[in-house]
Amino acid sequence: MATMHDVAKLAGVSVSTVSYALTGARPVSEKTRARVQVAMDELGYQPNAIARSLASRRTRIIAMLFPSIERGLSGTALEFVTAAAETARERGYHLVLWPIGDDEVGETRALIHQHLADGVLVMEVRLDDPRVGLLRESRTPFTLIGRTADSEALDYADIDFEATVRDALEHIVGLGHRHIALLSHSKTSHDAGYGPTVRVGEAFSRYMAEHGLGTVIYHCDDSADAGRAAVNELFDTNPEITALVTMNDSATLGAVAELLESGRRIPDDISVLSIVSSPRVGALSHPRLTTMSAPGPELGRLGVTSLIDRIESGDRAILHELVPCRLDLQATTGVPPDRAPYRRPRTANPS
Amino acid sequence: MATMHDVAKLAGVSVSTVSYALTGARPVSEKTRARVQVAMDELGYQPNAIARSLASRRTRIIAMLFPSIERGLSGTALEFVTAAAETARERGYHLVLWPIGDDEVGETRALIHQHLADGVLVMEVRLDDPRVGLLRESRTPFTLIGRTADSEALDYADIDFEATVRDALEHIVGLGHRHIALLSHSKTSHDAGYGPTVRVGEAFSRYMAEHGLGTVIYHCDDSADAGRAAVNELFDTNPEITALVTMNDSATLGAVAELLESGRRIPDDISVLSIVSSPRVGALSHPRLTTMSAPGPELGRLGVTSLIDRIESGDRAILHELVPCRLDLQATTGVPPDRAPYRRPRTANPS
DNA sequence: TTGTACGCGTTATCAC
DNA sequence: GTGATAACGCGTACAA
Repeated sequence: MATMHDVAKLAGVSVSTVSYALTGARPVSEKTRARVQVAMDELGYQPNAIARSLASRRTRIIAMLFPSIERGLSGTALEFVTAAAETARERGYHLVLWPIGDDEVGETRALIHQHLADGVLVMEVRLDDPRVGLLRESRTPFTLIGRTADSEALDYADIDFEATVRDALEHIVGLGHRHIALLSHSKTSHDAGYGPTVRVGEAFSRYMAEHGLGTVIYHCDDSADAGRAAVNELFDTNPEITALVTMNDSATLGAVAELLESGRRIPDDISVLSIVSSPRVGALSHPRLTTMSAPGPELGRLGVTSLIDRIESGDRAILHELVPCRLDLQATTGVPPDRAPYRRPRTANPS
Repeated sequence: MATMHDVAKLAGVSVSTVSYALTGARPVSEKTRARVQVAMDELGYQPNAIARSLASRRTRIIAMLFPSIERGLSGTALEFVTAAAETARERGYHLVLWPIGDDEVGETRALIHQHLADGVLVMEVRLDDPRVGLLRESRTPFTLIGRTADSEALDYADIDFEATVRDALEHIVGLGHRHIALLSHSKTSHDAGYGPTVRVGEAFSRYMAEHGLGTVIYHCDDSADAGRAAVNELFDTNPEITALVTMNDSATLGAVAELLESGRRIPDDISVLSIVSSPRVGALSHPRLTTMSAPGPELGRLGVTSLIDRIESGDRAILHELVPCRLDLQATTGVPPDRAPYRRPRTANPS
């Protein structure tokens, strides 16, 4: 529990010299710097983070603001968190978890006014998110993980849903599929303006419309059971469907299980492509899922890096980073039944 | 940015009165308390957490010390983290993530000496963990999530592996199985003294020996691929096995897929019981896995509660909390083939 | 019941 | 290149 005072006394210099030797905020002669170093080593001195924060008005703490939604943090959110914590540490910052409950506004305000954090990482962003206004007004540096509806002037790192859906559908349509359904997150999440649900839905509809194909979107809770129920209903009402694009890990695995159980073959009868997922999740299924993996670690690193840059020099360019999911081709996508790839639908029976 | 000074001036009292009105550390007349309250509301005053910490020598921060192991935090660790953060928040504390890399000792020491945290939650505890010694010497309050080999004098919350394995095997043996294999985590994790791997292995061996049954333990990396490879090798060398107790989510799902693919029926030919898992993971498989679910949220709450209790009154009793996994009966366990339950093995063919 | 004044361990602004 | 010393915003012993 040695303090700067002790170090200064032992080294025979003033406290300010010790401080400057430590931070390098002003030049110190090599001789005295060495003396200070020796004294610090001898006493096992470590600067007190709190005192430093009070005096410098910088805490080197980043708060991760996450709403405690029904399912907690998702699997990919975990990868995000560890990558973010790691990156923060590398730059000498700490990451504190700031769960917020029902009183989003009040708790966000508390975070801001307590001056505990130099910057904020906003998780689970919705299209119209009340936290954003508060943070702007308070002039607290922040980066969105996700995007609001209008985030032109805001720093964000998000998944490029547009590109992801395009890549997904190019793969599926390229195989010859024409009747494709989207199995998405819950209707509730869509109505709440949850970015991934809304954006993927829109991108899907747009792509299908542009290619003269019909749009079937099925919303489904995040559970294998819901996924099982979903496919039953889906193929009851839309028996012509030959491919499923899914964005819902739990439901996807349930759906695959149910399809197999009901006698359908994958991918011979039905193709399945799971987006915003990961090969690790895909490997849990049999046959192994073709997935497009969410860039959780990249987003974690990007978000923290940009946030710290902004904290340390407010004038940097705005971060608008969109990272697409990467395709990992596995066993659940193939050509549709009774039809060779690239042929037009509704054609006469091939001889 | 209002400070106590501003509040005091506006309320016409001294700063100390504001402070006491806030903390209740000494009685304040109802009249002045009301005046102070009005002033605080008017200014939107929030106490500065850092200044408060420096003066009180308490930060109300808990550090979660986790080694960045190969797989990052596991799925149940995520539930643990959110429950811990939530509980901390309810008690007015914050949870900061403290990932440590290769220099475990150095980074733990840094955490301690920086005085940023009032207490530490030690994650991924190994039987012989160097972090424990450091924390003891520094007299920093800490709670283990897991246990060292000798943790008599330490606070810990851990899974009751002994009871979990007993419950698991009573279920399996009760169904009539006699040839049971354990599919566990990697050999590496065992050799590193990773508690779950070691303790479950020991409990398994002991139970089997006590019941006159042979012990087969197979170590396996945490991936579906490794699980697939494992069952192939396992049933090659031990074709008599009729039940698998597993502790390795990814490998289990891979193993189930591979068993089905190789023509075996579950549970008709092989029973599978996945421990230290969860029904959510179990529901990802087809047929749905019988699981024993890890008490992640309970451990998170218990660990944080006990740690805060210790921080706030150092004299409380030592926490030795062992929580068993709960059995969730589903579709992957049943009686072994060619044999009714509870009959002795090696009997003549039933007519 | 309330006010004064010092201390917490740094950083940063003056001087020299 | 170095040293005093005033903030930083709050807690708390002591005094009234």
